[in-house]
Parts: sequence; structure tokens; C-alpha cells
Amino acid sequence: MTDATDRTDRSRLAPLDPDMFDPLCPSSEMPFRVGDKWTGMVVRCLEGGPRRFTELRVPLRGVTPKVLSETLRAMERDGLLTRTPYDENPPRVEYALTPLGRTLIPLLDAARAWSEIHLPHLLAARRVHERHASGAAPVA
Amino acid sequence: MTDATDRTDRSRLAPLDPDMFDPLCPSSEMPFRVGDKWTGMVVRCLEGGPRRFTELRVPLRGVTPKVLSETLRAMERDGLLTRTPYDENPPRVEYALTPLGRTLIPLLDAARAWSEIHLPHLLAARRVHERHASGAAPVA
DNA sequence: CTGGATCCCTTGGGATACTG
DNA sequence: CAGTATCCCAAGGGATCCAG
Repeated sequence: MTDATDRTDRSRLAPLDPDMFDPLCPSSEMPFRVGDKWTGMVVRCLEGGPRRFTELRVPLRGVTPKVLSETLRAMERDGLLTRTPYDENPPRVEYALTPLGRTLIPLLDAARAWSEIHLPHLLAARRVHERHASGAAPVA
Repeated sequence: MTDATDRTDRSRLAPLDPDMFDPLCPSSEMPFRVGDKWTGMVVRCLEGGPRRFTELRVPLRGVTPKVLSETLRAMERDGLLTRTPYDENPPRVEYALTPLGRTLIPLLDAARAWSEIHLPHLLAARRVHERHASGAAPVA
């Protein structure tokens, strides 16, 4: 338990896995994208409950504050999530999926399932063509 | 299976609807993308059977030969479709989905279903924010 | 008919630095 | 902590022209 029982009760939320979007993870090569590069990942980050700006930066490794900010604003604009600032010090802002945003989850699940089953084949086919392109002799 | 009297018997295939990706069609604003801008649409074009290069250009309005060619080569490289040139005159080439390529169809169906149900809400939310951004007074 | 070759422009998005 | 402000680059993709 990270904190007190006050606030929004996110205290029992498991911390986000820093590796959930690890570049080495096959699903990060998922050929399906929702809108832009980060939207799908943000949905994944928020499906367990509201998260704070900095909290999102952990699993979304490499995302710069600028880009994350842009992504979040676009998603808010599209009604996919809500932004809730608290008048405290230090400042605190929470992002949470709207019902509309939650409707994306099954799609992401489907995409993930597809990747787990078929992505290896796609990648294998790609490697074969790369081999040909590189002019290497067929493997004996 | 449609079989072939001559060639691949695409003769009984319904011609592709020129409007199937009309910019005005809601599904063309679909926020889900497969890989790049055109891949998903190409799959849709091919799900009914093999098609020729020029045939694909009809519904994919606005796509330049260069871009379509790049898309098709990338998809072939990834094992999503096959490219079959016929040694005739005038030249004829047919593109057809592979079994792997066909596995994308359910995903596209899911995305389309999502769009039909939820896209209007997303668009509505977007319009509200645009209105605010434009500084227009709230409509009475 | 089926593209390849060029040119070019927009845009996503990364790096870095700086505020309330 | 939660962003904003700049700068900048690579890449997607469109237009146009050309060739087998």
C-alpha cells in the first residue's frame, strides 16, 4: 500500500509494470494502432483505474512529456478520457477512461490476441524477405 | 469457390464499390489502423477475391501508384498477400490475401463494428471541443 | 497495364529546456 | 508534480513524370 486511504482510492491499484510496453515485448510490435502511436497504450495503462501524469510516463518508456501531453489532450477532446486536476500542492492531476474509452478495450484485446497467435508468422515472413534482399545465399 | 473457366474467374466478383472508402463514409474515419494508412483498406478490397493493381486504385481513391505499390510490397513482404504476375500483354498482376492476411478480417470487422456504434459519440465530443476552441459562444 | 523514379511537403514525434 | 515552449528530424505519403 503506497499511501493513505484518502483521495481516490487508487492506493490498492497495482503499480504499472514498467515492462508492459518493453520494446522487447512482441505486442509492442503489434501492427494495429489506435489513432496514433500512444493512444492504445494509454488505454491499457488506464484500464485498471485512474492514473497520474507521471505514473503514465513509467510504462510508456521513451514518451516525452510533450507527446504524452498531446496524446492525452487529444483523447480528452475525443471523449476517451477525463482529466481531473486537484487544487493541491504539489499539483495532482488524474486521468481516467470514460465509458467510451473503455469500449476500446475489447478491440485492444482482440489485437493482442491476434499478435500472440499470428505475429510470429508475420515476422518470420518478413525475415525471409530481408534475407533475400540482403542477397544472402539460401541457407543450406 | 468460384472456380475458373479462364484465368482466375474474377469475372463474377462484384466490382468494388467506388464509395467503400469514400471520405464521407464514417468508417473511413475509423481510428483503428493496421500498420499504415492503407493496409486495412487493401485487406477489405481483397477479402472477396484476387484483384488487380488498377482495380485496387478505384475504391482507394486518392492513393497514388507509388504509395499503393509500397503498401502492396510491404504486405507481400509480411506474408499478408501474394503477388502473381501473368506473362501476358498487356501485363496483368493479381494480388490475393494469404491465410495469414485473412486473419486480419475479423479485426477489421471488430473495428468497423466499433465505429458504427461509437464513432458518432467520439466525433460529437470532438466537435464540442472544437466549438470551445473556436471561442464561439455556447449555442442558445 | 503495372508500376519505378523523383521531388517535396506535412506531420508525428523525439530532445532539451523552462515555468506555475 | 504537471506540464509548456522550441527546435528538429525522419518518414509517410502525395504529385508528377517516365518506362517496360
